[in-house]
Amino acid sequence: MRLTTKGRYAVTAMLDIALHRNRGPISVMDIAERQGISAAYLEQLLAKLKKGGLLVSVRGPGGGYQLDRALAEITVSSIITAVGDGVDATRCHGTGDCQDGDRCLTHELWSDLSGEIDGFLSGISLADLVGRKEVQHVASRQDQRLIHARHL
Amino acid sequence: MRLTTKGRYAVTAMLDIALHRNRGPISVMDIAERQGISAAYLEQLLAKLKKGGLLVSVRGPGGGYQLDRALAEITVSSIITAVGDGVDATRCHGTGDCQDGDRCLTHELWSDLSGEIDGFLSGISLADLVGRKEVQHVASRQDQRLIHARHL
DNA sequence: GCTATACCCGACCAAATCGGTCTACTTTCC
DNA sequence: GGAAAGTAGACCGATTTGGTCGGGTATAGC
Ligand code: FES
Ligand code: FES
Repeated sequence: MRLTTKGRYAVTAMLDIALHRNRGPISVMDIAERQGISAAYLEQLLAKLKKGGLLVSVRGPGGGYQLDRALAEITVSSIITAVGDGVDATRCHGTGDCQDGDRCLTHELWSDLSGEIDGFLSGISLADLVGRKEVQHVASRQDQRLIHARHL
Repeated sequence: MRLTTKGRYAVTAMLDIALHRNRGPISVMDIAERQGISAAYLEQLLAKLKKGGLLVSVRGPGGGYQLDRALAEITVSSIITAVGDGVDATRCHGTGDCQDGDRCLTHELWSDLSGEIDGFLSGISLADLVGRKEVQHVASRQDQRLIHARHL
């Protein structure tokens, strides 16, 4: 299993959109500035999330991205999967044949681990994250800083 | 967090040594053949495991590697850590400052995840793995195949 | 209908990492 | 002394990562 910045950025962006969902569509630039992510790079990730059915986009001025499901229905696991950072720790990708057709010594171990991780991440939805005090705190700090920066 | 073949190979090798621990020191070649891993590559991993205090080596003919602790004291987590595949899913590596000095939106999430994974892997020792029926089964198959191959 | 805003798309890229090889050396047993 | 092992390190090709660039296209608002 590998969890790279791709997955992290994707979750961060989704959470950002979730937190500002009452402001209408959120533009890539807004997210990029608030979260400190390259806008061009972020676009690619959002495209995948859209393809994965987690987001819808609105084009033209005032446009941006919006969630396509209820907060509680979007799990962290689904976000990471949609963006391509698989949650599979086995080498055989579940088929059980990484040692010329046969199961290797440690297959069971990695398979169990994958289940553990996926179970954990499936149990956390955007609704959960939005509700966390720490998250709300960080979010309001980010909002303030953005307003301040734009004032210059 | 990223779990690559480095960590997988390391655990596999340690388990192989554990399974054959009554035969005296195990040579790199033996492990490589049984597990289908490049011997030259495996050497690097065993060197790290030795540096990490999990193995001791015996030089000269008939030499090889042996475990330096009791089976129950060697956890999967410690093996993976020793070989360099960290189990840290955060971007800030625990310091909580990946957004120019401040904590990012998702720090808590990754931190929790890391804990979850580490907890799981810390709870599994070589003793546990050696005791699993599936593991013993695969091991005896590998032993048979090696004897057969060497007979040619 | 212009134009500014924004998403859309695909090519491209530098750096890092991965998995692995190769060579040369040392220690130890027989 | 020679063979069997571990030790050390440079080196390498392929892939992935994280990211840029440039040109699209849709659309709201004047
Ligand atoms: S990881 Fe599945 S068979 Fe080896
Ligand atoms: S991951 Fe720790 S602050 Fe962002």
